[in-house]
Amino acid sequence: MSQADTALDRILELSVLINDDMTRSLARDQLTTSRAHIMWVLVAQGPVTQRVLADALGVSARTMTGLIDKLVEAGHVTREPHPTDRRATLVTFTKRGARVAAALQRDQVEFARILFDGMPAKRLNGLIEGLDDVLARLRAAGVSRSRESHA
Amino acid sequence: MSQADTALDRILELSVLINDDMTRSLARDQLTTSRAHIMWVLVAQGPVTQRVLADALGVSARTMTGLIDKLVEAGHVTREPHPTDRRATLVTFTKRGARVAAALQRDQVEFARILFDGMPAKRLNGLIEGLDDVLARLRAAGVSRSRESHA
DNA sequence: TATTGTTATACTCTATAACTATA
DNA sequence: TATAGTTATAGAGTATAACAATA
Repeated sequence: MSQADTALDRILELSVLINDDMTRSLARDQLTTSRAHIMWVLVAQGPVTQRVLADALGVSARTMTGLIDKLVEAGHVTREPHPTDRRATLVTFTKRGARVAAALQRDQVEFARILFDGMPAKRLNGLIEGLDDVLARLRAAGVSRSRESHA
Repeated sequence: MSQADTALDRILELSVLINDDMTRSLARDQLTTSRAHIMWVLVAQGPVTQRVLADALGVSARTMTGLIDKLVEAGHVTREPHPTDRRATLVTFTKRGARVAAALQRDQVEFARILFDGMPAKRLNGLIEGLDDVLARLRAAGVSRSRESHA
C-alpha cells in the first residue's frame, strides 16, 4: 500500500469514527447531524427563514419542513412570523434550544481537546498543513461542497 | 480560534466533501455507501453469508436483507445456496458485480491520486502522522468503530 | 410571475418483533 | 434451543410535484 492509499484509508476511518461518535452524542438531545447543523446555523446567524436553512444545508424545502417539525417537537425551536414577509417563518431558538446549542459548542471544544490536547505543535501544524493541501486539491478537482461546514 | 479548533474544522469539512463525492460517484453504479461497503467485503472475503455481512457493517439482519435485495436487483450479486447450511445464503458476485467492484478499487486509487499526487513526501508523512495520532487518541478515549473500514 | 412553505407520495437506510426453516 | 433470513411495521433523511398564500 502506497503512502497515498494509507493516508486515504486513515481519513476514511477517522470520518466514520467521528461521525459515529457525533451521532451517539447528539442523540442525547434528540438531535441528528442534520438537526444539529440547523442549530449551528441559528447560532451563527440568529433567527432565519426555512428557505435560508434549506440553502445552508443543501436540502429541499420539503426536507427542511420535516427537520423543523422535529426540532419544534423536541422544544428546541419555534416558528415565528416574519415581520415583513407573511409567507415566511423565522426559525427561532427556544430558551432550551439556545441552552442545548451552547452545550453543543462546549462539546465541540471538548472534543477538539480530546483529539489534540498535548499534541506537539509541530505535529498539529503538520496535520493542518496536510489537510489544507488536500482540501485545496479537492476543490481544484471540482469537488465543491454542497453545504457549508458549521464549525 | 485555536489550532485544535482549526484542525477539527478541517477534518469535518473534509469528511463532508469526501462523503458527498463518493455518494455521487457510487450512484452511477446504483450503489450507496452501505451497498458499496458490502462490495468491499465481498472483494476481500469472497462469497459470504448475509450474517457475516451484517456483522461486518454493524447492521441488523433485516437491514442486510434489504441491502442485498437492492444489490440483486441491480445485478451486482446473487443469493446462492450455502453448501452445508440450508438456512444460509452465500452472497456472490455476478460477473457484472465483480467488474463494478474492480472499478471501485480503481476509482479509489484514482481518488487517492487526486488527493495526494505530487504532495511533498514530508507533508504527506506529516499528515499521516497527525491522523494516526488522532486515531490513537480517539481509541484511547473509548471511541471505537462499530464497523470496519474497508480500504 | 416568482417565492415560501405545506401536503402528498416515494425511496434509502435504519431498527425491533414475530415468524419460518433449519441447525 | 439457537441461528439464518424473511415479513411486518416504523422512523429518519432525502426527493419531486402539486398547491396555498403571499410577494
